[in-house]
Amino acid sequence: MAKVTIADIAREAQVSVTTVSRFINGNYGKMSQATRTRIQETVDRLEYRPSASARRMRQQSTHVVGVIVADISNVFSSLLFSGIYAQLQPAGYDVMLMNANNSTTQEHDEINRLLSQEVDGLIIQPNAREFAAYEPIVSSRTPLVMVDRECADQPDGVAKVVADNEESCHRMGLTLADMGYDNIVVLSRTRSEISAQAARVAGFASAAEERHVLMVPVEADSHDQDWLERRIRTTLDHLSGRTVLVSLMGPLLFDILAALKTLGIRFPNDVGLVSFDDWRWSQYVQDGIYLLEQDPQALGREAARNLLDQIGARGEDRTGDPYARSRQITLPVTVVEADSVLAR
Amino acid sequence: MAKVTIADIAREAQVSVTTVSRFINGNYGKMSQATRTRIQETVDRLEYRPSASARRMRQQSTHVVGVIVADISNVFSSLLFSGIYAQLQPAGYDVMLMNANNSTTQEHDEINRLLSQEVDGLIIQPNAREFAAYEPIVSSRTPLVMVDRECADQPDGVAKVVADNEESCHRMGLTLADMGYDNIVVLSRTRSEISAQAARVAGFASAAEERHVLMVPVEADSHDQDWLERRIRTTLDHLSGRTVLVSLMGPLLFDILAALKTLGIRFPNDVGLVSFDDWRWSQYVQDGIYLLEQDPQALGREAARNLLDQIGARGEDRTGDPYARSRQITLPVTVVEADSVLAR
DNA sequence: TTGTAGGCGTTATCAT
DNA sequence: ATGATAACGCCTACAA
Repeated sequence: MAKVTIADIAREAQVSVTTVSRFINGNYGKMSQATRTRIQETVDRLEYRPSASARRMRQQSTHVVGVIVADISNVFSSLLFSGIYAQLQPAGYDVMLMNANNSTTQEHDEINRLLSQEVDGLIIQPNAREFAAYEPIVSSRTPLVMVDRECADQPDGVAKVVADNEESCHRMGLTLADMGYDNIVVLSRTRSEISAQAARVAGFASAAEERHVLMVPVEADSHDQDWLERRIRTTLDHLSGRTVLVSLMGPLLFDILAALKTLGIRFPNDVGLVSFDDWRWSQYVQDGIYLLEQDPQALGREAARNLLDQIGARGEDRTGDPYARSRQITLPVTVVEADSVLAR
Repeated sequence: MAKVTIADIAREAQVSVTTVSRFINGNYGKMSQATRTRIQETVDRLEYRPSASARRMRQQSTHVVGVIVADISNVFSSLLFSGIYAQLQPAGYDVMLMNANNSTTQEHDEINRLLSQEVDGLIIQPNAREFAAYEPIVSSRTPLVMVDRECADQPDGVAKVVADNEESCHRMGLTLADMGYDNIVVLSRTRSEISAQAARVAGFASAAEERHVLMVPVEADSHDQDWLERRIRTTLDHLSGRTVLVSLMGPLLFDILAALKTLGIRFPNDVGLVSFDDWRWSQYVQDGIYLLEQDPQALGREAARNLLDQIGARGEDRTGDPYARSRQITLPVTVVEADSVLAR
């Protein structure tokens, strides 16, 4: 039993392929009720399913969107995808998901694969610092949305959906200084070239500057747990006054908690603790952890809407340059208070 | 600048499309070094990228695999995908990911979409209780692997990769009884028709039977937090002796923790607490939580390997019935001890 | 209301 | 070592 084609249906139902094609596409306008039911019956009987591959040949659109996330095993990325999918699926778009795994070379390969698939659009949580890595996408005129992270040299015409990282961290820095913390130790883990963490560090830096407190950046990169413990221990030993630790990404908080446990350092008494988080587990750690919270699903939804606008799937004129409909959006970061920091 | 095709390259490089095609497919065997470099140069210059859609027309294989997870915003599903992707990507397969969102009707729709895409294979974390929902896949001879959950009436010929749910829960039940717990309250949250939780309940039930202790199943379904609190309060009020609460899925543990907090019930003193978990956050809640731990990534990897074997992508003879190469695999559940339960 | 035929970009077969 | 050409399954003018 070879694949059932439109021709098989036509033959069995005693009509032409054109009529069947019309039927498949819901073009019932010019078609007698008799033939319509006859075709329906045949389609059901032979379990006919139109070939998406063949369709794509004839149409300009594949109705497939490509998504590249930085690290799918990070909850942030999976919630991001969840938001994207919730928008695209109802709109009739299938999604190819790729995991760059924090690697720019893998990301590069995946962009090529997706362009080869002739996807109708691309949503990327970028890894590369230079926008050059994404030029091939633009030069193929494929609708594109960058989400969560930003290249410094990204052209204005390219869509972008990010959280309000710098501003929120600036405010948080002021708050911590006002609570009487003398030192703000900012821990990040940047395995890829770019990340939202850079903007966050900048926010804390300017706040520290403004309030004349000390900001100490610590890049954990891919160092191991031992390294982190030693680093925290040493840093705290050399600082005088009250210190607060800030984790710039959810997963890193795990490692910091483990380190504090091993070192026998308690919060909020020995040290304050604040973290970015994309989930709700940290509220159960002691009396909860003071959080900077993003909404990854909202980021995903906005990114997908943005993309659909470019594709022109929402009824607007789909002529002209898709990039003309690109938008740059910033979503808020909210603060969740908890007792892991202490005002003096 | 319309899409650049193989014909454009042929014209520019002064060769036939056949030669270009050979080049694209790395068929350099019969080709002068001169033409080879000439084509290479032209391809680079015009930024030619072969059309995956057109390829599929000519070949039987799309090199695309479909994956349907139950709920992508659940960490389990995203780690599952991560394991699947890590196997599939290096093997040259692109992945379409769909989120059934715990809905059988949505799952049904997604199966159709994926079959329309003519995917080379399908990995499903099933929602439907009856295998009938997946018959269309089998009848189209599409390689298939069911993962994490199982339909009771699944044919032997269909591949399956699951965790050792019943047996591990049976052993856990015995352990808890031996620790002196008189009542085992088993909380589940089954929003879809099927889930791995059923097997877990069965395991606890047989253990309770064997040790003559009481097993009380509580299905939280989609009830809200208030309901859960009342239910826990009432249940505990009516039980005499020592009681342990068991959460059959990671996310439910959140809600249980919140309920206990509100009710002012402490563990391990007032009640014991045990949970299934797919992540590592719970170790930071008090002194950690006694866990039954699966390895979702391993489940994903095994499922993907299983699928690749069926597709015949790993060099075996790819003739005959793909289903003949289906395997049914059970992976272990490990126990992580912690002080959220107390031996009498 | 229904049918015919050409073409979408590739690859496979069969020449040269 | 290289070419010409016929499919693959569908859609869409253009006819009838």
